[in-house]
Amino acid sequence: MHSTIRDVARLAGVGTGTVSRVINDSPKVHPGTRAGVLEAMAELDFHPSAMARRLSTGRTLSIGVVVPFMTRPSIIERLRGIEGALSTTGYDLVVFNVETTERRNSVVADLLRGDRVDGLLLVGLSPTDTEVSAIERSGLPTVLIDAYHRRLARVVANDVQGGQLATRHLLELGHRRIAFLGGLPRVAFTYSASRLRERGVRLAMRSAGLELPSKYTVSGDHSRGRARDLTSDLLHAPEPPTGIVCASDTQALGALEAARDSGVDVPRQLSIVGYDDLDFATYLGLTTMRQPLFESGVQGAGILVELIKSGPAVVRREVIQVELVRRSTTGPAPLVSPVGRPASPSRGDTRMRSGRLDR
Amino acid sequence: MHSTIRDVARLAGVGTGTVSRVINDSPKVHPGTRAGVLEAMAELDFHPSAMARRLSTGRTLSIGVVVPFMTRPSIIERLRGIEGALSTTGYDLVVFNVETTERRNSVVADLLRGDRVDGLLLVGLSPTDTEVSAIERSGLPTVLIDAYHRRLARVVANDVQGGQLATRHLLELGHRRIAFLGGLPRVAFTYSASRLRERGVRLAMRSAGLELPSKYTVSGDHSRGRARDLTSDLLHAPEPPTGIVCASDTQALGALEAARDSGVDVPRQLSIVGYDDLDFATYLGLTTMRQPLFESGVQGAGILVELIKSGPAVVRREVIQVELVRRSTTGPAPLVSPVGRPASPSRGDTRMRSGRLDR
DNA sequence: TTGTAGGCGTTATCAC
DNA sequence: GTGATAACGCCTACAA
Repeated sequence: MHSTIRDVARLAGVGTGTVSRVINDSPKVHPGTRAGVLEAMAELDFHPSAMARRLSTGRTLSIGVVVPFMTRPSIIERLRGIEGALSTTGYDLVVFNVETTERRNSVVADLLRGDRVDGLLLVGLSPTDTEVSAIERSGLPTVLIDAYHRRLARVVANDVQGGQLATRHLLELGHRRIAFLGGLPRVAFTYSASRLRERGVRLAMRSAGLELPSKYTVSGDHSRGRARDLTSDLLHAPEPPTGIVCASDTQALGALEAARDSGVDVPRQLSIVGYDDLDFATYLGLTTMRQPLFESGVQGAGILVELIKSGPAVVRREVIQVELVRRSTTGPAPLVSPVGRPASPSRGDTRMRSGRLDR
Repeated sequence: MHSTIRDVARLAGVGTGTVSRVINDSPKVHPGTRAGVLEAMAELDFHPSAMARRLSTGRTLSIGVVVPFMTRPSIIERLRGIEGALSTTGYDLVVFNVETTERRNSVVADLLRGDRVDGLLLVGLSPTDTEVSAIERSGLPTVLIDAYHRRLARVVANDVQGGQLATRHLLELGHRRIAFLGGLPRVAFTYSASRLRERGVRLAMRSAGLELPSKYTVSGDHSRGRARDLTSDLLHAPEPPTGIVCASDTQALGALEAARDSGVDVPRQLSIVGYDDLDFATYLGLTTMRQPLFESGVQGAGILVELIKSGPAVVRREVIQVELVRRSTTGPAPLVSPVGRPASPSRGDTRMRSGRLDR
């Protein structure tokens, strides 16, 4: 059915070794014989068996990428970058979507066995020390994307800076009561970006001589619904914030909903900054932080291929810079509290009662 | 380093054949020896080599999925479904993102060689007759998801029904002048859903004793900008439609923009129905058609695994039903023409409450 | 430069 | 039931 290297050898009147050399274009083969072999290969429509090659070389020619929650568009964008970078290298991209802890563990353990993939890309998953030890022990080249561990090669965005830039933007608009709507607190093997962004917010506040009080620091999962509820709570508490920095666009979406539901005008009464600059951010006019997601995938894949090729080297660390995208959900700080009843006609009440600014 | 089946055999004092039988839990092996072998395997932390097994069995234990434009959220959702279904089967999921014609061709041709994957999943890619012939010749089990060819197993959404439901909804609201804003006309290996949806619209109109005139049938690429322009043209022509069925939510977004720019109130002067029920549809209050994207991936993968296991059978065809999600971009038909003058001077107003879009 | 033979780790086909 | 042994298709010394 399928022609093998032996068929080619016979037809070309050479040994199998020579055919193999031609396939892997070894320098040491006579141009004449090479031509003959190539002709025979064409004649037989020969294509080397990937499996056989994999077994005999010990290389799988594929790399595994483990992602949590393929629902998250930012992850997808990175995946695209990875795919793009890999497509030119001959490596197959094997995708594992892990949405539970058990599956994450079993998948990684399985992959570390080393027989299925030549390298590992962990996206948005920060491994624990123990897990990193297992990775190191296995010797499987591994690169973290959008995740952190000091002993592993990685490409991360400058999340602290992101938090800072977002906050500084609000500060420049005159906001003083700024809240941070973050993702879930750190768990093993999970997203840590939110924490860093929060730190950025805190730093920016501090260098403006302000604080980020704990009552303005709320967090929940990355869902829109949860974000809406949290924002709602914020807005209905005494002294509600006038600006919110969100850890993701999805959460910003929830925040926007909450504002709308509470009759709070954006951006006149409340400014909202998202994070990620997802597709829908443009539609919504969402001010947000953009990071080159696609690019991070490309770089991660590049580093991994390099690592596979040249063996362990110094731990490479690539930092991706982020930028603020100004749109229309942020504006000058209001003089009054953003808490509102649905479009009350008694508009004369725009005084300072709860509207006084901090300091 | 890695222990092999032979090491296990030696330690357990049996032959390699027996070990192999234990691995594949063949019925014909004495409970006693089996226990011994298992113990030896545990002792040596033995794990069978996937590569060797693949070479020997001729099965790659992985399936390839080819998707165009991994950017499109609907594709991603399907991919998730595929991954989920496959994760329980032991098949690896190898992803190929094709964004150009050449790459698409080379990837598919490569995969058809049959040595890299046991089955093929084509998402959103309708192959031509010639390509289907190549697929059949290769004997590689193949399933289409969200794509069509009569000779291949497939899972498709009921697009005709979708167009009908959307249109019937508008008809029930009293609309008579209904337009269809479709995607690009059919090209090889490309999305054909738009055409079917259009047919649904036409059918619904007809059974209401109406027509879908060609001046109400416009199409462009799936971009928002193009949709905006097309809608704008529609609205400024004589006898503009009072309802528009769009082939995608993205296009509905463009339509909404056009309406706003022309000072046409939605839904009072113009009703708009989207398609897909993407994430942002909820936020915008977009009435739209929803189809179980995730489920389509699950089913497609299921059919493929079945196909691989039991060999070619009757061409299976799974039709996924769609449903209308009523929100606030559709309402009773107006009594007057929806043409208006360009929006009022309050151009700086950037509130989100009315679902305004950014430009 | 080229051919030959052994090996990669399993599975499958035999006899026993 | 079980143990040799030959594939599976390629790569890679080693020898020529």
